[in-house]
Amino acid sequence: MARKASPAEPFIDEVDASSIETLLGYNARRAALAVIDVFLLRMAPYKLRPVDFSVASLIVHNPGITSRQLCSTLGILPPNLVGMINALEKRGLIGKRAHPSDGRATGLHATAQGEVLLRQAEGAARALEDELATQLTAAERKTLIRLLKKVYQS
Amino acid sequence: MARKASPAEPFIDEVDASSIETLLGYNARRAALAVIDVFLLRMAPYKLRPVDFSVASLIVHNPGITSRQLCSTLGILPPNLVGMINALEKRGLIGKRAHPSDGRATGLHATAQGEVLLRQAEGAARALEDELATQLTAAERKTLIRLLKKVYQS
DNA sequence: TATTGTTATACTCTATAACTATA
DNA sequence: TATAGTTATAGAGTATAACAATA
Repeated sequence: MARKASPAEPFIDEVDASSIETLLGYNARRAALAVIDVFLLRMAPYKLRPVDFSVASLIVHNPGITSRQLCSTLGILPPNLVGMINALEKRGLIGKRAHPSDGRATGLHATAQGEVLLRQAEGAARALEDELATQLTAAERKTLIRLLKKVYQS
Repeated sequence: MARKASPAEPFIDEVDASSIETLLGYNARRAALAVIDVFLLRMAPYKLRPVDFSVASLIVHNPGITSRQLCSTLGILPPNLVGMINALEKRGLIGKRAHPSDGRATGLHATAQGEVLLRQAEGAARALEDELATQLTAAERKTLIRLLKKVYQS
């Protein structure tokens, strides 16, 4: 049963979280973690973490993209990308080619196998987005993404 | 100058990130990181990380709250909270008292000093939220938080 | 038998410094 | 002199197992 807290008996039945639930950062982080939790489950069959999915997807849709471009697009630091790229290459999902005009850079390309896997993974990602429609209408989801973009694209 | 990519010369001028920018998880994570980056700066004078602010704020507004209640409210694991609580206690911001009805638990309370600091920190947090109004109208911010809540409260 | 709080520890993620090869 | 990619490494964040005290 619910009981009011009193100074004489400081005992919290129901936590009042209103002081942090009004903060945008708190809510954005909780929502991101909730969605990413489900994303992790759906991508497990393809052995892709969210960041692997992002990297591989950008390579598929931008053949010849460089590591530097991946880093600046995704907000990843170069040293932390090296291992991911090498792992994707070792799995036969992507390949490296000499950059046509910059000898320092490497162009990244998806293999046929990589394109097949990514097509499946992107299908699973779209299905996940549709699943969220049980909590969010299509219009609400669109609005949410638009507002989130306004926050971090400044 | 912009140049179209071609199979003969695979060279990406502008990265097409549409395949990931349509995903809710990606946008929520980027937005959360952007807001938290500013939050970190604004809270630096009070030596409070976002999680410290959340913990301290919950203690101020819920005198007598237990560690277990903090963990379940914030989604923190008990072993990872111990250090934060001890650090806040060592700084003289909070204190531990025996729980009135459960000998296993400890009631957490803000000290007078802790209440003063939190009042200042919460003021800075509100100011930060107002700052976001340059990118988001008050109505948009309200909508955004409402939709984010729908995503993670399920 | 279950729960609160704790310690120790491992694993992942993120960040910094320094190096090479090329521009 | 600056940039792309890399290595090594440090630090922060998050996770699991196991324990003592109490319910």
